[in-house]
Amino acid sequence: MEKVTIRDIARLAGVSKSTVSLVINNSPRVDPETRGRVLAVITRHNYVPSATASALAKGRPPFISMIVPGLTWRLVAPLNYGVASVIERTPYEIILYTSTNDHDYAPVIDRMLASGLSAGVLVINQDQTMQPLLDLHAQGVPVVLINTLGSHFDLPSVEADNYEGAYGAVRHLLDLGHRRIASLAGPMTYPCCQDRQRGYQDALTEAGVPIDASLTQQSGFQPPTARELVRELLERADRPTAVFAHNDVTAYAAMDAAADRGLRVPEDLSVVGFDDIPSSAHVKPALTTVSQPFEAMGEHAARMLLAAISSESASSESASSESGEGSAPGGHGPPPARVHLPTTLIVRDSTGPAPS
Amino acid sequence: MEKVTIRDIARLAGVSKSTVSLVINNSPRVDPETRGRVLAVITRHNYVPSATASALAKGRPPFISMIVPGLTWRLVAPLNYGVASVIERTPYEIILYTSTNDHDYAPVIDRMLASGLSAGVLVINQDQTMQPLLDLHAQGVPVVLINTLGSHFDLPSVEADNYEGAYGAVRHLLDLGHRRIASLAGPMTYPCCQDRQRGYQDALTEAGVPIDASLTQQSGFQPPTARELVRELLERADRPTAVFAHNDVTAYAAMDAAADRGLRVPEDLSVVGFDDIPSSAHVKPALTTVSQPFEAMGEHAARMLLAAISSESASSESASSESGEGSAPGGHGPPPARVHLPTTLIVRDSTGPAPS
DNA sequence: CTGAAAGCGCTTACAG
DNA sequence: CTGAAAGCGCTTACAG
Repeated sequence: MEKVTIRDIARLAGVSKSTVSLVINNSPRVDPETRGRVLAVITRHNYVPSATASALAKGRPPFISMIVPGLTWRLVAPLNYGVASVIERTPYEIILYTSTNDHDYAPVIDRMLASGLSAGVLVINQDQTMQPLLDLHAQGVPVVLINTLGSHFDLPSVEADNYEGAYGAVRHLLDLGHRRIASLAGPMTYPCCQDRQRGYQDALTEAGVPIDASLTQQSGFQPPTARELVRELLERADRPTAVFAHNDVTAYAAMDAAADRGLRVPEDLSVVGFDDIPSSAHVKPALTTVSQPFEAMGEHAARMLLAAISSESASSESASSESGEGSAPGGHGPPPARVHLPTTLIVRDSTGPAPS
Repeated sequence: MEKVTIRDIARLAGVSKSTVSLVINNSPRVDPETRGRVLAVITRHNYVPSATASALAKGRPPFISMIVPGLTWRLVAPLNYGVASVIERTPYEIILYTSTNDHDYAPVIDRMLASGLSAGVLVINQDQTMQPLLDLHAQGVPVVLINTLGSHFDLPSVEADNYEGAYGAVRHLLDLGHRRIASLAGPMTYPCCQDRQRGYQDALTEAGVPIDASLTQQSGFQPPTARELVRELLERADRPTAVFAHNDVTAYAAMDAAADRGLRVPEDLSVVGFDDIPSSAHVKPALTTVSQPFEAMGEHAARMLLAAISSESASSESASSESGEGSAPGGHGPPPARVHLPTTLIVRDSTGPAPS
């Protein structure tokens, strides 16, 4: 069971190593007959080129790195599914870098850079400092962000359509007859929250419902805070009949607050969340929420990265021959792509007709 | 910003590449003074050896592979945390192989083997066919299983102490005064379920409670089945006052069944689960359950794998010089290690004193 | 269209 | 203790 190398294949096929290499790399300048013969030998012997050797010779690593901060683990399952489904059809493998420090992944990036193994990197970003990523990009390593916070960065990114998601959620509440709808907002420093809030307001405005600013409360995404805020809201004479929470865990808190006040969900209060984390199907009552398209985001991000990698290597090759165009790192090309993927409203048991 | 190589370091330190290499690999036969000088140059220039080059030269890949079948994604967050925390102190990186086919990861293994990138592999196994893994092992690639089902395989594995976990859960119920305790069992073909069932029975027996076989029902881990079974159980005149479910999702079903019958949890019925998946903290009432030590399992598995890798390379080196001892693949050494890690009972709101 | 040769960046006997 | 040389398995100009 000796390891079969390119030399063996060359000998068995009666050609040179060069030719085998050309066949492997799909060079067009190989005689079809020769190619067929080589291919036959390759498959017969189950030959697979050594990834390390070819990486070394090519000077280009066969890996895509995925950086996963601890905080984002809840999302990584479907995300990774999407990423894996596109990467598995390429010669790349996925290296997983887990960042144990949630706020700063500079150490992880150093390690990654040092190993020189990454053709490109996918990062699930939350609230981290971005500088290390920008540095990475500046060094010519393509980066794409899976942007859970919707922040604006000078890097290509994929994110959910937060505005549309929120709009749809509130539209759903309006359709059920609700007019007094509270917004339990996340940190408004996060662009995703700004977008969700705009969706909330626009849905209301379009339905002719005047905006009552006192109905928007800042939970900071903290469940205890959220619970307290909703409790206060429910004490008012003109209490809301529905709440739109900027994420699922604060939606749970809203339901807890209703229980605290002896109110039933959805009979007395409807609640809708955002994210659709796994628990939301199990909570009682099951939560109506906006599902983020994580799997699709993973797929899309992977495809963008692959494209960036090939254009990167193309541009660096042509850099000398052509007049230095293209979006080379450091260059001031077009702004990086930001793709927004549609969300889905998952209607479960926490929303119902407005009480009369 | 040219890539600095071993040649640069050698020149700058005034030594040969060989010497630099020896320093990098911590060879004892380098003059301390020389070593210091080389190290200084290395750090000053931020030099990090190319992983691919050294892999090629050494003939040993710098990666640990982790195979994650889709089904097991729920566990992978804490598991990976554990794995990452030990791997990050080694020169290895983690390659993530996601198996899209839940029942057969042969294709993934083929790919992994083909790339020749894995020094060892960690697999989270569920209900898959094991043959590909045994083949892998036979080819000399160390494998360790993170054994979620407790199956007996001819491979080293790490698993939760299912027996003790179940015993403790039932003990908790007994301490609360319960005597009629049902077991909502998973598939008894799974060793983990057999162990959980034994834990259940032994706790009962030790407490002097006779075993009533009609109180054990087979849910097959299917929530709808579980719900129906518990519903029937609760209809009986001598209905149980508590149920021990072999996993969390069927525990949720048991709570649903109680609601179906107008029974309150925990006042009328106590429920305890097994696993402690994230939802269990959010369910109403929050579920008392046995927490599997996933993070510790990941750490332990990673350490076992590292040990296997080094003894593997050691034994293949000494194979000619020594008399061929050691647990070489295919050899009939001692049976593979199976480590059981302790679980923790998480007491939340779904269990309470037995009704009088 | 194909082959001989040099090279990718390291490691490892082998001399000294 | 250190260096020169060959080699790991591939790729890529360069000839032909």
